[in-house]
Amino acid sequence: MKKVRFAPSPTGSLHVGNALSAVANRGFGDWLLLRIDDTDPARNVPGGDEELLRDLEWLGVEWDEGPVRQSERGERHVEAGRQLGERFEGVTLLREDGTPTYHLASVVDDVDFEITHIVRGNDHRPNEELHRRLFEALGATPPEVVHHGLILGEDGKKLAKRAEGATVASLRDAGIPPEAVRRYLYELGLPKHDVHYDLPRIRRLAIEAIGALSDRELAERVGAPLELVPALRGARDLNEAREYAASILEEPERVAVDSPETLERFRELLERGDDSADPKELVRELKAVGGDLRALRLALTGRDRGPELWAVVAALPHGEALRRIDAAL
RNA sequence: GCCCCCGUCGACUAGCGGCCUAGGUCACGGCCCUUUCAAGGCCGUAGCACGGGUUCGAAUCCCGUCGGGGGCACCA
Repeated sequence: MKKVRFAPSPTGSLHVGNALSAVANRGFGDWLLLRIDDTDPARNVPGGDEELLRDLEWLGVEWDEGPVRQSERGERHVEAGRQLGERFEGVTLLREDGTPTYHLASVVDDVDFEITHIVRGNDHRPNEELHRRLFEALGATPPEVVHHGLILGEDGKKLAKRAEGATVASLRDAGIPPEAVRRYLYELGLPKHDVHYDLPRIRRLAIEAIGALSDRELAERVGAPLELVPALRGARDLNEAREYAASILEEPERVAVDSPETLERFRELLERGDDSADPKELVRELKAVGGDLRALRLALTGRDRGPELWAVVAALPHGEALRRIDAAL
């Protein structure tokens, strides 16, 4: 059985690079320990671990044990550190104040939790040798180590946390469905070399993820009634879908409309309620008589852009549509 | 400076000696659809870092060069 661990520092919302590690570990291991590496108080941000957990849950990454906080295992680390000698090969294992450093805490925990495989970013590669010797000094068999490439920004440097879409939270806030993020990270797999962050790719996957949602799921995520779904299709992310929903649900602001004939014609067709009640057919008829469809959209939604007009008409109850027409006239 | 990784279209990759005048996806460009922004459909531009080997044959194997990244902390 492959026992792996994902061990982020609680520095707030998960960086996509860390998320890559999380997904990679989940995909690689049979058993996953979630460990919070909080040995450096200076790095920890308040509430950082809760944010972390929330991000992992949102991504759908599940763990089998934990979260284990390293700060709670300090005594065990110190004990192991004494055993190894505080100047182990010239590397500091215990700080002057007696607290353990990352190297010590990480290896001791990996030993105690019987981790068999370590999957982590390239930035840890230089630690591999030291850690291997620490494992051996502790009388344990060093785990197999797999390093994966880092996610780079446009500048070719490690993606800054401030960069657009660099944190899981920012993607969630941008209305990207979790499936899209997970899929992107899954596609990257265990990159051998560093890779450029591809936000357009995530946006693409978001479109596909939304397309794959059933009507009911889409309505639920957007928080809109089921009848609105036809008008929601074509949105590129959940935020856009919410905006589409709002354009139909919200009372339009009072707008000046130039083409009363088109609105009146629309009202007639709607009231007649025969074949032309089919929204597509209705729009086609208005188009055939050279109607001002732009004015109609404006009257119905208060906006000059949005879902295709027939979808707006379909999503709007007739009574409400008539009311908005009257208000605009 | 030293150590470690890596190098196929703009991006992510397929390729693991002949099936490659290099395939896919995204991005980009064009057309269609849409009296809107999108979504969708069709078409297109574009790449094996360079130089030596090995071989009948190299994107694929070897060496060198160049390029990129990471590290050289009482940070993780």
